[in-house]
Amino acid sequence: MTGKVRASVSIKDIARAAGVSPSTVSRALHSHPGISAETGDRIRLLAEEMGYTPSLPARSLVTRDTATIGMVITHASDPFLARLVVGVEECARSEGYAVFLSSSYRDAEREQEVIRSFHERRASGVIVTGSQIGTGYLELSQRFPLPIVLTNCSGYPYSVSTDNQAGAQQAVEHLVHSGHRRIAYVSNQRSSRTNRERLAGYRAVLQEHAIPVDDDLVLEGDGTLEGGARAAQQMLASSQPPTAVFCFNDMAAIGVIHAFNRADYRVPHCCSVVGFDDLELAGYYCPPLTTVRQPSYEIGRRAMRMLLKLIQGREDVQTEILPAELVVRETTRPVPRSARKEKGR
Amino acid sequence: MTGKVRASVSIKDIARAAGVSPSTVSRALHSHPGISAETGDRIRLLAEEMGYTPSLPARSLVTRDTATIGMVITHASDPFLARLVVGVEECARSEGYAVFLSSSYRDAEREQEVIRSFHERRASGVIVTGSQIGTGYLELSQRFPLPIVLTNCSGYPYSVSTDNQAGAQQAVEHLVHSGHRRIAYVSNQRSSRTNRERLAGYRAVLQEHAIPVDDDLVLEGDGTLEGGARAAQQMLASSQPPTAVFCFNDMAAIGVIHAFNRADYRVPHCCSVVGFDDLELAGYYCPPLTTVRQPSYEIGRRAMRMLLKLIQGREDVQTEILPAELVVRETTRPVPRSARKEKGR
DNA sequence: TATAATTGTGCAAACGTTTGCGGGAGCCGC
DNA sequence: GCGGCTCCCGCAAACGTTTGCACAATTATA
Repeated sequence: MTGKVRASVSIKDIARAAGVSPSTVSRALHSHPGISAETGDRIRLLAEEMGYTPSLPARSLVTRDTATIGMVITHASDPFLARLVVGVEECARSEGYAVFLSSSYRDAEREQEVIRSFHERRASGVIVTGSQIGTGYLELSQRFPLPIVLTNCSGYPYSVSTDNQAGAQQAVEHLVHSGHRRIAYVSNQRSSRTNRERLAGYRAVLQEHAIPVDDDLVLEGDGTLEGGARAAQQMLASSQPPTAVFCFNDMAAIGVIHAFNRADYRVPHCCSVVGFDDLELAGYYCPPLTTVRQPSYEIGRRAMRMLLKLIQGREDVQTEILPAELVVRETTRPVPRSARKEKGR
Repeated sequence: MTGKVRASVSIKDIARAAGVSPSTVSRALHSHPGISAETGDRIRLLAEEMGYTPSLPARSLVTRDTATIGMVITHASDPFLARLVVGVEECARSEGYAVFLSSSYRDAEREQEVIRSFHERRASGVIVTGSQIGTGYLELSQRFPLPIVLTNCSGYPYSVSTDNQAGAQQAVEHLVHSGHRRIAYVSNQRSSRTNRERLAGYRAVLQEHAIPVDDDLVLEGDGTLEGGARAAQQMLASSQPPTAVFCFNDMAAIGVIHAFNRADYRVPHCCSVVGFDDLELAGYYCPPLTTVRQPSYEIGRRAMRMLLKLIQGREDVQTEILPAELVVRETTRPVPRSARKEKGR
């Protein structure tokens, strides 16, 4: 059982105190024309004194607008969200919207529950990151009759993503150009579209360079530190560990580096590692992480702009795909000539 | 200018379709007694078919309860929030509340704005982490007539915190027991109460062991990677760098370790470092970070329970202070006997 | 001075719900 | 056949706003 809110002063209370009608108070507070300056000032002063705060639920009932956008995130401290959320908040703010976050914990049911919760509160629209439902929203659109834009789900018509495949290709190109041929990939959950795209990039580069793709070299991960570490254990247990590994994201990369270090399989001396995202942390890890940078602030900003268009009923929107950029730091390096001979092919 | 929400099906639409009155629909949807099973089923089916989602704003207007709690966080990807938010969400959920997050960016004005935003939406209560206002809420209580509980602000009557001073003492004790005598502290923003408490703990231990506290050894930081790195630069530039440093939190600690490493001032060989928080990342850093663990899940859970009490109008609540726990990993080690001789005292 | 335009304010409906109260229909027992 | 009871359901008020319209008072125009 939930509890009641403390009594708040209403527009009627002010009206009574000022000896005017509620409508006059409403108009005064909005500085409508047609209210004398004197009454207006008196009412506004009174409202201030009485500690009046308008009730948005009541207001939204008649205006049919909550000026609220909901954002579903994976969890509160997902480091990938840092710049992305700033992007959406800044954009939303400048248009008079407030944004509220709620976490899905990468669970499809929770995600739907959160969306429903936003809809019940009549949010103007929602942005979802790390969706487990993805293109499934196309069928759910009458269940959730509110504008939804996704990030990193290029199959959904209202989405903005980074070019995952191209980003992955840059990463793997970098590795093969450094002489690596046994290159592993540690994945995200299989179902993830983003994962499929990055995996495709990985495979494309290998094929292009006539390097056989060895299925034992694609490890199951989940985008977490722990998942990365687990994948690293598997690699270490193999008879012929890779000399380089490309990871779904930076967290996984840190997980594998950590596990490699523990096993004295040094990065980058024994093995190169590259991540994805370019978290702020990446530059502070040891060694500083080579990774591919997502323009996450820009993703957030554009997602919000797209959502605004949808809210306004405009349909001239289309999926946006933003470029990724490889940033080379210190977890990658050329394989030594000697090693290249024995390990090559 | 914000935009209107798409038309939703209302209880009246269902009533019309079912040939009954709105009140009957309402009662049917809530499975009130006094509605025949047949009509009830018919209405519920119809509601499902028509894609009805109740309007919480409208509902809350009459029930005077939004079943919503607001949580203000510093920013979306603050790693300290990981377990804390889970704690409040799980507790809230079990009591039928939804929780929404909004970021303050450690700015007092933004923080007030967020609180006001929650109050306008008639949230039942709010929890704020990393408050810049702190005990200032005591004076703001009539401006924000809704229950507020703070975390890590032990001066505020409705708060749950970790025992910062005791935690800091454990950390510094550990360092002096390892033979260190030149121990630095890298702080958070000065104003922060949490910072003052940890600093007090630091000073207390030094005094207890008759180690003079050198003001040059308390460095200004801000709890970020970058701030930690800056503080490290300062220490390195000094004529006599410390042999150990205690940091306000893990992020700062990682920042100093990173900067130390860059300068080939190895951790822990040349210098021990201990953080605060025990982020998940701490165990994955290299070397794995010695730190003091905050019971952050428990903080979240208790904060939410406290808030629930306040919402119910109970006043039998009081500040809670939870114990911290030192976890020793690999960024600290005894100072070598030789060094102890030349550096000691 | 009568009329028209202007200015300031109030009335009432509406938004989508919930809920106390009253009332009609059916049934029972006498 | 009548009173009483139970079972379903509708009426209407209320929550806190906004807003179209009417209206009274004041001022400008003829």
